[in-house]
Amino acid sequence: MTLSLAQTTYEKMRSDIIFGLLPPASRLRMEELRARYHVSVPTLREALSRLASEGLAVAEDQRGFAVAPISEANLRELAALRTLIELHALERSFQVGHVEWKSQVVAAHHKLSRIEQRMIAGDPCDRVEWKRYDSGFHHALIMGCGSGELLAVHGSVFDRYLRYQMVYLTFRGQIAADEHQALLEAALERDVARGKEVLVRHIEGGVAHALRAHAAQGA
Amino acid sequence: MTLSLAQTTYEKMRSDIIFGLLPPASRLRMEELRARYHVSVPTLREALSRLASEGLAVAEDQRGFAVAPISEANLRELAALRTLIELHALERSFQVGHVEWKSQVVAAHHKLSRIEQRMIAGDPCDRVEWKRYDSGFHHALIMGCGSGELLAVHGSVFDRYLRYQMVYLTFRGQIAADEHQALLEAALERDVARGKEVLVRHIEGGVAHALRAHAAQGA
DNA sequence: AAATCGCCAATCATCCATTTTCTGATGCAA
DNA sequence: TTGCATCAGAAAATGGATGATTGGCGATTT
Repeated sequence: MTLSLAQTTYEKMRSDIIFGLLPPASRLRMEELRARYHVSVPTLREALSRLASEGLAVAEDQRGFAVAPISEANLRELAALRTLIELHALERSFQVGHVEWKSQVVAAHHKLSRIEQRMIAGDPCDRVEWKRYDSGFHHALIMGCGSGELLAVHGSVFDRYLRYQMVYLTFRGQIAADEHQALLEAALERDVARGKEVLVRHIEGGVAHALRAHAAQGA
Repeated sequence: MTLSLAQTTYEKMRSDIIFGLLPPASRLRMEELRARYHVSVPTLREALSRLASEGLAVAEDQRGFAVAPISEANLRELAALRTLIELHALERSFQVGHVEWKSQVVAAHHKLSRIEQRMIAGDPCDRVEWKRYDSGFHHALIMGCGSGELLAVHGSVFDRYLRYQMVYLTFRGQIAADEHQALLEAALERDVARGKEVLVRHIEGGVAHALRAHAAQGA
């Protein structure tokens, strides 16, 4: 399994945008990117056009590419969309998820929980690692929904939402950990109403947290 | 405003896939595409990778690209996703859409209605034209929702759903026209419940129609 | 202040090297 | 003779380099 250079470059750039290494709205000059990722211009264009179609970059006509800008309005739109999609997928998943689905949820929560405890204790863990486990847990919760298309759309929206959490460096510590715990319990009991309620609170809390950080940085 | 060659090639290929000119699951060989679209290989790769990230093509590792295959399961997934997103957007749009939104809905319906009448009468109109007006009307209905992200996701799902309608050559004639008329009236009265009810029936009818055509062709 | 000139960067093509995959022919065995 | 496995050649995809063209942006001039 040899994965293509364009593919790996795309994944690296995507990660760099989500984690803020390539700051929002910054211009993406071909020469700089060539030096940074050690690939040719056509390969760069291939990766960039994929990012643009995903909404993580924008193509400015005849002027190259830039990282997608961020705004409060866009964060609210993404959060609303994530809520819509994730609630629906969660309901389906709780209803039809098989036994092995539950064990995957338990496993994903265990990994997430361990790194959360370390972060709450003040250990400056790898944020990329934490993101992977947070994503992994939310993904596991809805994985039983039975629709690949639903999961794909969710993934795209989720990662763009996640970028706001990362650029604002928001980690809500114990509160988020408690909500994750509550989601785990709701999943094990297949309690759709409770799961939905906690998830809505979880997302709303994340948005409020990010907006406070935004206001603080803006001031 | 000179739009880039990669952009126009992408749009043309996207259209060719949706309308079945590039049949589902067919291999996309670079040399053939070069001859067909008169562009270079890197430009092709750029367009293809965008289509792949959108789900209209698939990248087979080290083996080039192919048009995304079709399946009954995928059609059902797309229809369910379209229903989820479009119902939500329709509700928001009916609730918060401004006055100019209504006039756009009326205008879009008028154009759609005229071509539908011609097709019912037996006039073999341009299918591309008809698709544009059908898309335009459904898009106009939800345009007032106020979320660009929601509209973008809807567009992606809608067009992939539309491909099934096009490859199966399904035109439901008077029934679809009546449902479009009912949607128009619901919009003008901002009747969310009625609009949702008609939209669900509209999508379910389209899926059933496509599946019947699928079964007939399979036999 | 507005228009123009020149520089820089993006777009896109052609050519080429490398690597992987597909195809078909050959040889061995049943 | 037929079926299957293996291997060699062909074909196709990947990715880099170079160069021509074009559009955008800033500085200078009127």
